[in-house]
Parts: sequence; structure tokens; C-alpha cells
Amino acid sequence: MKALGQALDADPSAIYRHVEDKDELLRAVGDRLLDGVVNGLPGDRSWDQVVRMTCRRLRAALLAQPELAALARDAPTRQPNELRLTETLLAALRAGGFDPAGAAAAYHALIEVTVGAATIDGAVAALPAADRRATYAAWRRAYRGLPRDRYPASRAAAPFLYRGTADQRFAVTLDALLDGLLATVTGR
Amino acid sequence: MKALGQALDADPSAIYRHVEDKDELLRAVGDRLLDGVVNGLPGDRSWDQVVRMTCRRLRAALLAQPELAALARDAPTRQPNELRLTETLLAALRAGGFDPAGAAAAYHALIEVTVGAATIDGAVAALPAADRRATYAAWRRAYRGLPRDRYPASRAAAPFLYRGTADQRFAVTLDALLDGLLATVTGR
DNA sequence: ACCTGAACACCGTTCAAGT
DNA sequence: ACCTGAACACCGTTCAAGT
Repeated sequence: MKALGQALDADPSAIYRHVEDKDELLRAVGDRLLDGVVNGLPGDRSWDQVVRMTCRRLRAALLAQPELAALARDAPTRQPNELRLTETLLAALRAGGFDPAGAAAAYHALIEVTVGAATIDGAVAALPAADRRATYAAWRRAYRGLPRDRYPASRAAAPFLYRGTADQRFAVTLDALLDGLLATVTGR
Repeated sequence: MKALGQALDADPSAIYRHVEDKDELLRAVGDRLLDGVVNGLPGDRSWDQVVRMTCRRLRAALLAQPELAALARDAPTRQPNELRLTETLLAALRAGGFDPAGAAAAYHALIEVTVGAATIDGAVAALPAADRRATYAAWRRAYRGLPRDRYPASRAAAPFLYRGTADQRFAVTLDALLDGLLATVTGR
């Protein structure tokens, strides 16, 4: 609030004339930041490309603004852009053959995985690219160096943990989840 | 820190003789809280039951202690119980037919969805059961009452959004994800 | 109608001084 | 070796007084 007041050339306490508290401010700003997620989606995409792009953009927005985690925590805010995002996902899922109940279940699953990925990738995403790679490499080495007898699976998987970019890993997760949702929630 | 000092009948500042800062304390306490997640898993379960139970328990632990979100955010802490949890999941996945690379990818996906579900369900999980149901019902009504022309999919899905308990919804998500991982990461 | 400025209660943390 | 107590810098927020 102090920094915002300074940026506005006003006393921080003046902000409280316009919003109830910091949380309301964060929700309002957060919804503005969803603008790029929900608008300007390129047209004539298949339903599953709409789902994928929306989730990828949402994750990118959350990564770019870590304070938006508040948005996810208090979900749903039911502010304009969040409502549009929900409608976009649900409509795409319906187009993909999900019935209303299945679309709701799939929507919850997609949001959960997107928020989770953003939470986990957040800290490292804030680093410069070189540091990011170094951090991931250090983690791989740590798993690689675990005691042979107690951590066989971790040692074997070590070269593949935190492999590639977080974006690539999220794409794999999203593919698997969508595939699984299609199979278990619709019946193909 | 003030509350902890009081509970220990000591000045808050005395804590700094034993830990570097609050973050280190939180990580250490957090790892203790993973004890129940990782130990005392009932024996002779199928690999997929081990995966499901571990994820469900992790989510429950995160829900019970919201401050542990810090744990997820700074993952991986590579403290004892967290390492055991990782090994448990990776070993189960290997037993389920995932190769090391596939197990690593599946591990990332499972953790992401578990952390995301805990984040999203956290606020409401803290409420008494009756308030929880009332909150979900209010959200359903909000989606149900959206303008007909702009939110058709949301209105149609409204009765099924936030339906049942958060635990049940997580079980559905986990089923779908595991199924999808099996199909896309292994080839069945 | 909006802002200022002082004040409040509360954080995590440091450090000299005690035992 | 460990703790106390005062102090510091910093939060979000309130409210009487200004214009």
C-alpha cells in the first residue's frame, strides 16, 4: 500500500477511500490481469486447443504476478474476466462432448492443475533463465546423490526430474489430464 | 513468532538462537507434518492405491495446515519426509509400469494437481461443514443466475459446479489424471 | 468529495546485556 | 550455552482534521 501510494503521489491511507481493504484491491487488480487470458483468443480453434491455450495463459498470468495467488486461494471471485474464463472453458468442454456434469468436473480438474503448476513453478520462474536451469540441475543432482538402498526410485528418476522447461512439463500434464478426463468423465 | 514464544514461555527472540529465520522454522515444522502422509501406509496395496492414498493424504495435510503452502511454494525442500514421499510415489509408479522418465513426469503432474486442489479448497475447508455447504450452494446460485445470452455453458453447468465434497471432487480429478498418465506417458 | 498526517496494533528480526 | 528486553524497520488500517 505504501508503494502504491507513492506511485500515485498520494498518501497510502487515501486508497481506503476507494477500496475496502487490500484484499478487495488485489481481487480487482487480479481480474484486470486476466484480461489477456480471456480475450484475444485466436478464432477457429478446435475445442481442445481452446482449453489448452486458456489453461496455459492462466498459468502464465499467475506466474507473471505471484501476488495473484490470492485470486486462486479465494476462488471464485466472480468478477468479470474470471466469469468469462469459466464460460470459455465450460463452453469448449461442452463442444468437446462433455455433458454439463462432466464439463463441471473437468473444469475443476483443469483449474486445480493449472493453479498447482503455477504455485510450484512460481519461485523458480522468477529467476533469470540461467539460474533457473542451474537450480533444476542442482535438484537433479540432489536426487541423484541419495543413498542407494533407501531411494532407488528417486535415483533412477533423478535425470528426468525437473527436466526441460516448466512450460513443457505443464504441457505434458495437461495432455494427460485432458486425455484422462475424456476417457473417465465422458466415455470417449 | 510471538505466539510461539508465548507457548514456549520464552521471549520470541530466543527462537533465533535455534533457527535462522521463520522460513527455516516453517520448513522444518512442515516436514514433521508430512510424517502422517508418508508413514503408516497400510501394507499390500496395489501400486495405484499407494499413489491415490499418498496424494489424498498430502492434500489433507496441506488443507489442515494452510501455512504449509510455503512448503509447496519453495518445493522441493529435500527434507527427510518430503524425500520419503517422493520415493514412495516414484516407486509406486515404477511398479505400475512407468519407466523412470514417465514416472518423473507423472510425479510432477500428481504433485501439481494435489497442491492446486489444496490451494483452491483451502479457504472453504476451514469453515464448519454447514457453512461449507452453504458457500458452495451460494456459488452454484451465482452461476445459475448469470445472463442467459453471455453465459450459456456456465448456467448449464451451474448445478454441477462445486457439487458434493471437495474430497469427492479431488478423487474424480485424481482418477482422470492417473488414467490419462497411464495412457499418454506409458502406452498402457 | 477527496486527501493528509498522525497514530495504532502488529509483524519479523537484531543485538547488547544478562544468567 | 542460552535467554531477556529494548529497539528497529516495516506492515495494513483508522480517524480526526484539513481543502
